[in-house]
Amino acid sequence: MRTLKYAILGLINRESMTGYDLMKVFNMELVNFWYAKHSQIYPELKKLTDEKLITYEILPEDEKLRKKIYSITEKGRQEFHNWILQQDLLEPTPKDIFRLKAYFIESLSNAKILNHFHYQLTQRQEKLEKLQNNMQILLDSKDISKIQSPEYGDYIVLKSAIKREKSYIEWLNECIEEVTTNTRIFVDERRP
Amino acid sequence: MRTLKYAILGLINRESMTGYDLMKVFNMELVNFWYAKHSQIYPELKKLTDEKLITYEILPEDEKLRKKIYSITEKGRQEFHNWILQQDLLEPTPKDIFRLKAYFIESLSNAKILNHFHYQLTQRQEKLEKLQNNMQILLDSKDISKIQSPEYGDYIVLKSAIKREKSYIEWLNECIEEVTTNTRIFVDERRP
DNA sequence: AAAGTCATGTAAAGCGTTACATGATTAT
DNA sequence: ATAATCATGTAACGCTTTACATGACTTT
Repeated sequence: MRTLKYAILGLINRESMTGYDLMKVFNMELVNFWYAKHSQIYPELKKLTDEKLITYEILPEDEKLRKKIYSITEKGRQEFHNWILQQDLLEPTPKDIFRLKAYFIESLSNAKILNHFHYQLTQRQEKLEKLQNNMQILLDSKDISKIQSPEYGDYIVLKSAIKREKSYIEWLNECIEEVTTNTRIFVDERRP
Repeated sequence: MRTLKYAILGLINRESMTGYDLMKVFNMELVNFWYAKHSQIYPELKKLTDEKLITYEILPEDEKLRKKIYSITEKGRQEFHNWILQQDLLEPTPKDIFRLKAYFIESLSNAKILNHFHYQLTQRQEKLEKLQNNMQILLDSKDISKIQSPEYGDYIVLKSAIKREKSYIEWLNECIEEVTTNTRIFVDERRP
């Protein structure tokens, strides 16, 4: 599939940048739907250069801090465009260890279950707050009214990440409520 | 992380089964949060047998159809239990090619954007219907009222998969509406 | 008879993470 | 001076997919 290839082409198409810049974008803005470590980015940049999809110039010249600024080529732009135009079938659903553990919930006591769900809930709520904070910053600093602008892309994917967390939190709360109720009934039943 | 290891241990802990059975569970019930191809399952079963976490007996004996029925060992049960008790930090968010393409939305015309979103929406709606159908079957055929039962695990993860699809669909609909509105305004603006 | 499912495996390649490795620049 | 950040790369390992491979049983 080579998705990393197209992710890099797309970012360099937006704006010429270094491998280090790419790394920051992957691990900040894009982290909610795509990411890569620098150890994957640098070899991919080399590969894309070999394939003549991108080129680079070293700046500042002669000096010691060798910084490679990558730009997209016409060939690269075309391949990126073909990729984004192509309509894909649904991907397999993402793997989720917490859900896997939830599937095996019968192996735990109600107290342990509640522990697990509360721990996950706290983490998810913290994440949601961060995302909502990012959204506030985006709305305050950028104009997202034009659909044909990079800012609109930033906006809609951030919106989807927020929805995703809210949905997860809703599920966790419902599970906690059900298990709590069951626990209470169970306790009541033991009373004569 | 060896999550496949624990997924297999968990399933064999529920009930002794063959590699083929595991494959079917992974690609049917568990497919919404964990899965594996048979080419990954068989080597893992071999590894788990070497580690003495599972054992197998061949049935029917002497006959040609060699069928290995795997059972969990006490050691396997312990390792599984340790795994499920352990509280994990949030995993990195799952990768999503459609969201990645959405991030690069500026590269497409409004008509193409709507095309993409509608195509995705149709697929997600079909998937949601399948999940809701599965839920109906589950509720009709099993008693999910006992938390300490495998059926309850089936139920809560199916519920989360349904929520996930609904949330995705909601997002797609909002995007479609925004882009449609924008398109209309754009068209209106071009009228004198 | 043919097609589909049951049943089990291996090999090669691709993707991704962790660890190893180096050195310059900037902020405290 | 020291720590943090900028900047670039490689090596080893682990996980996952695709393709190769075989054969029995069951349904049409």
